[in-house]
Amino acid sequence: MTQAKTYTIQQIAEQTGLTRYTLRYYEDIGLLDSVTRASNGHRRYSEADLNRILMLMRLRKTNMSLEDMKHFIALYRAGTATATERREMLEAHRQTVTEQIEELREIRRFIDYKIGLYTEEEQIYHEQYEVSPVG
Amino acid sequence: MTQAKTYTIQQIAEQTGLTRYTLRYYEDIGLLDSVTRASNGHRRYSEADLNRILMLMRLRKTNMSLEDMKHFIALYRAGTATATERREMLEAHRQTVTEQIEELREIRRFIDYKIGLYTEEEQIYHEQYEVSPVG
DNA sequence: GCTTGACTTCGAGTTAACTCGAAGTTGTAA
DNA sequence: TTACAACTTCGAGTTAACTCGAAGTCAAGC
Repeated sequence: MTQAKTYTIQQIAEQTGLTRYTLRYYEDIGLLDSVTRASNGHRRYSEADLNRILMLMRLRKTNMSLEDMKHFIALYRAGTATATERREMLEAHRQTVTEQIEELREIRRFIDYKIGLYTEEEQIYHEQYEVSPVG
Repeated sequence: MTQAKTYTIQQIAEQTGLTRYTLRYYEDIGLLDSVTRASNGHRRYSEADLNRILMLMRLRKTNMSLEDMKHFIALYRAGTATATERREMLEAHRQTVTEQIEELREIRRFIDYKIGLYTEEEQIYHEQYEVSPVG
């Protein structure tokens, strides 16, 4: 049996961009299953741990709260969860991501409109009369 | 001179979804120019105020901090800011929005990959061997 | 055998962004 | 003229998500 590759907390911090404080914090609040330890008590992260952390970061970027991430993972991993249920969760989350993308696209359209005001011929007109320069 | 339409704090709260606490807070920290008052001291928001608030909400949705929103607005409105400078700010922000959209699209691609594992023929294979169910 | 550096735990501190409530004022309605 | 609703200010409280440091352990190098 060959040894699987493991990482120190420092290495995980470097690879993920999270601080070691945050990594321990995530473990404390139950977002990570407890990481295995070396004989001296130091954490040794497995490839699976790393993947989990990367997944957490993805969920975080979609504005999911740590609390919701906990629920998500708990449900996702629950022994009772069938493949179908897990798939449904993924599809539900896909939907919220899609909605966020659409929201950002709308905002971008608004920005484009604003930029348009500066590029049109009647630029001076707009600058002079636009009610709210920042609106 | 006809009276321009104004709104009470309650009406603004209803139209924007922000609470009146938040509206006062935004004003306190200088995100809104001080709103004009009725003779009894109550706030009367103008159409321009409403537009500003809607803009603030858009910036907020693009993950801009309140502090950065303050800078953005200050620069944007500065007497020294030329049309060109304001346009450049908008273009810079457009770019960060685009980056966020791209980030979310990548995450969605990852979710699709995960969903794919459940829909492919070899579903059982993946379920059995995938190292990190949540990774 | 001592220093150094990377870790450990645990509790406390910080920051951003609200969120709230007490005490007071004002305008309308009964 | 009194009740009520909708406001006002101001200071304090809350929540989420970290962020930190003190005190201790341990292995490796000098």
